[in-house]
Amino acid sequence: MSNKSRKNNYRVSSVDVARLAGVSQSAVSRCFTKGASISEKSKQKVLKAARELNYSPNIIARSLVKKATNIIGIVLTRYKSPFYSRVLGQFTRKIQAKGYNTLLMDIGNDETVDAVLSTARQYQVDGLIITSATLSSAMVEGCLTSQTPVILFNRYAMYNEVSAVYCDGMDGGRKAADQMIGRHNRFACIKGEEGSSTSRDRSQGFIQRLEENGISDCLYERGNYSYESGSAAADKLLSRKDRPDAIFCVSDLMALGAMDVARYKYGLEIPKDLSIMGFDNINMASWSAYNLSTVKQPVTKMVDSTLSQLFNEIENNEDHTIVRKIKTELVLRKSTRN
Amino acid sequence: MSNKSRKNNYRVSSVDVARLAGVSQSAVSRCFTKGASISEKSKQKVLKAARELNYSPNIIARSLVKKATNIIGIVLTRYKSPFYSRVLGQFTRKIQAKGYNTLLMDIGNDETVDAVLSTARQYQVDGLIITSATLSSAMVEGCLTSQTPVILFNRYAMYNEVSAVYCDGMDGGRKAADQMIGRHNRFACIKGEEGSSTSRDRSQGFIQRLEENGISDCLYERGNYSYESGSAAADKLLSRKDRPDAIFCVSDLMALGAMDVARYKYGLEIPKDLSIMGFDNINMASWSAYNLSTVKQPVTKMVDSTLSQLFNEIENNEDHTIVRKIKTELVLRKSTRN
DNA sequence: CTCATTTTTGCATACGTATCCAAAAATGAA
DNA sequence: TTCATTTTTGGATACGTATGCAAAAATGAG
Repeated sequence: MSNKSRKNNYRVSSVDVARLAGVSQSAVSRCFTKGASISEKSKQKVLKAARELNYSPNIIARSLVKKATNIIGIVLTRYKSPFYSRVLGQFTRKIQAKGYNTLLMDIGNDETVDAVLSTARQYQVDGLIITSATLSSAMVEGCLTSQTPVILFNRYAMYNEVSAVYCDGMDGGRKAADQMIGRHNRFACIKGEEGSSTSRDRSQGFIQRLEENGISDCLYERGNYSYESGSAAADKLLSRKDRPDAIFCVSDLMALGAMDVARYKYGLEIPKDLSIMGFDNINMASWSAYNLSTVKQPVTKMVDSTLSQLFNEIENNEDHTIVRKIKTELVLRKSTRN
Repeated sequence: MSNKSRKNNYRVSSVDVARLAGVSQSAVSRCFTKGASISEKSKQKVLKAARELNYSPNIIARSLVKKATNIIGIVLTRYKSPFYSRVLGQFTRKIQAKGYNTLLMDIGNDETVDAVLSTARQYQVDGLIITSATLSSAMVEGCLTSQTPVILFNRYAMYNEVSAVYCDGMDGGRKAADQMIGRHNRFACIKGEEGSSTSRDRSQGFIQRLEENGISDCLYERGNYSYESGSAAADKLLSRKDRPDAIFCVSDLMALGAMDVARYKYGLEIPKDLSIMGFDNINMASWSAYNLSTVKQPVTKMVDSTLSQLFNEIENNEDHTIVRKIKTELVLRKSTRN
C-alpha cells in the first residue's frame, strides 16, 4: 500500500513559516539560532507556524553563509579490522555528542586517497580525520592552503607537516620483546604489508630489542592484518624444522589466526609449546578460547586526544600542528609463558 | 615546525577563477558541470586558472541550488556487532562507487532515533538507510511528507508504510529447528532484548517449529547480542539440572560466548555433549576454534537490494514502497550434531 | 510623562553555485 | 558572400539561510 503523495520537490522554507506566522524571515531565522535576539511572543508564533508546516532549518543553506558545515570527515582504509570499527564507533559517537556529524569515506588503497580527500574538501568539512593512510605531498599542500584541519590517526607525515596522533608501535614492539626474551629459544614475527608504517614500527621495535639482547636471527612472515593471513603466515613458520616457540604478531587478528593454526593444524599447546603475542587488544583477545597476551593500544585515549586537538583547531583557529605519540600497555593473558 | 599560513577564512570561488581566466562565472560553472555547453578554448582557460588558484567547486553551494546533496544517511544502533560493521563497510563502499557519500549517524537507543533522523533530514540527505531501529509514527509521517526516501534494513514498519529489506528471521529459526530436531533431547534458545523484532522473529520461528514437532518446553534466556551476554545466558542454562543439549542463539556473537562457557567453564564437548547454532554467519563463525553452524544472512544480497531500491526511489522518483524479505541459508559446520 | 537606553524588528545583502534567457559568435550550406 | 542554424557566452536570478544596520518598539529611571 503506497500512500506517499506525489513527488512535488517543494520544501518548506523559512519564508513560508514567516508568512504564516506574520513575521519577517529574519525572525524565523533568529528563532532557530540560539543566542539571537527575539521576543518570546514572536518566538511562540514562529514555533507554532513551524510545527504546522513541519519546518526544520536547511543546514546546507546555513552552512553556506556560516562557512561551517559541522561535518567531520573520516577516512578509513578498507580492511574491516575490529580495531578500526571500534575506533570508528567511538569517533562518530563523540563527534555527535559535540554537535557535529560524520562523513564516512572509504578508500581501497593509498592511490585513491587523494580523490577521496578532494571530495571531502569539496563538501567543506570542518575537519578531517585520516586513519591508516598516507597523504600525498600534493594533498598535504592542498589541505594546508585550504585551511582544513587534518589529523592523521595512527599514521604520521614525513616531516610532521600535519598533526598526528598515533600509538608508539616501536615501543610496543620492544615491550613485547622484553616480555618474551629469556623464556624462548627461537623467535618469529608476523608483519603486515611491506608499505605499512605501523607494521614497520612495531616489528622494528621487536627485532631491535631482540638484537640488543644478542638475538639476531628473528624469522618473519607477512600478512595483511586479517585472520586468514595470520593463519597462513603461522603455517609457514610452523612447518619449518627450526620451528619458532615465540611469535609476535603485528595485529591481534593475525595472532588469533596464528593460534588456531598452531592448535588445530599442528596440535601445539599454547603457551607450553608456543607463545603468541598480538597487538591492539581487540575484544576477541580476551575471549576464553584465546586469552591472547597483547600490546594494548589505548583506543579511548587516542580518540579523545585526536578529537580534542581537532576541535581545538576548528573552534579556536588554533593552527599549531602537534604530533602526539601515545604509549602502549602490555596486557598479559595466557598465550605467553611467564 | 608549523608552517601553516594564518587562518584567513577565504575560500577561492568560481568568481575568482572567472576573473583570472577572463570569462564569466557561468563559464566556470559550466566547465565543472559535465554535459554543459562550453567551448574547448574556454574550458582550457578555466582549468588553467582553477589549477593556479587550487580551486574546486563548493558542493554545499551546488547542493543548495540543485536540491540534491548526493549524501545518503546511514543510521546505526550502538552495539558494535561484526555483522553490522560488515554491512556498514559494504554500504559505504557501494554508495561511494555510485558517486554518493555517506553521513554516518549513531543512535544509542530507540529514544534518540527521532533526533538523529531529524538532523539527517536537515542535512537534506538524498536518502536514508535505517538499520535495526524502529521509527516512531511521527517520524514515519515526517519522512513521508518530506519526500526523503527511507529504507529500513533488517527492520520493518508496522503497516509497511516505509520500504524495508530484511532477512526472513522466522524462516531462519525454523530451519535451525529442523536441523536440530530428532538429534537432541532438551532445547534452549538464547534470545535478544525483549523489544527487538529480529530476536522475536528468529526465536519464534525456532520455537514454533519445535512445537509443530511436539516439543513444547523450550528453555530460554536473553542477551543483548554481545559475546559476554551470550556467555552469561549460556551459563544460566547450563547450570540447570535439566541442562539442554541444543542451544539456538539469535546471533553468532552470543553463540560464540555460549560455546566458550560450555567448553571452558563446564568442560563440555561440542557437539558431543551440546550442539550450538548461531545466526548471521559472521567471519568468526568459520574460525577453527569455533566452526559454528549458523543461519546465514546473505549480506551482499541484502545490501544490494537495499541500495537498488533506494537509488531507484532517488533517481527515478519512484515512490513505490516495497518490502523485501530475503531468505536465509543454513551453514552447517561442526558445532551441531548431524 | 519624558527622554535615554535597551531590545526587537524588518530590510537588504551575502554566501557560491546552477541555469534560464537573450545576445553574440561560430558554423555551414548555398 | 549571405543568411539560417547551431553553439557558446554572459547577465541576471534563484536556492534558503544568517546577519549588519537602522528604524521601531519596549523598558526604565527620574
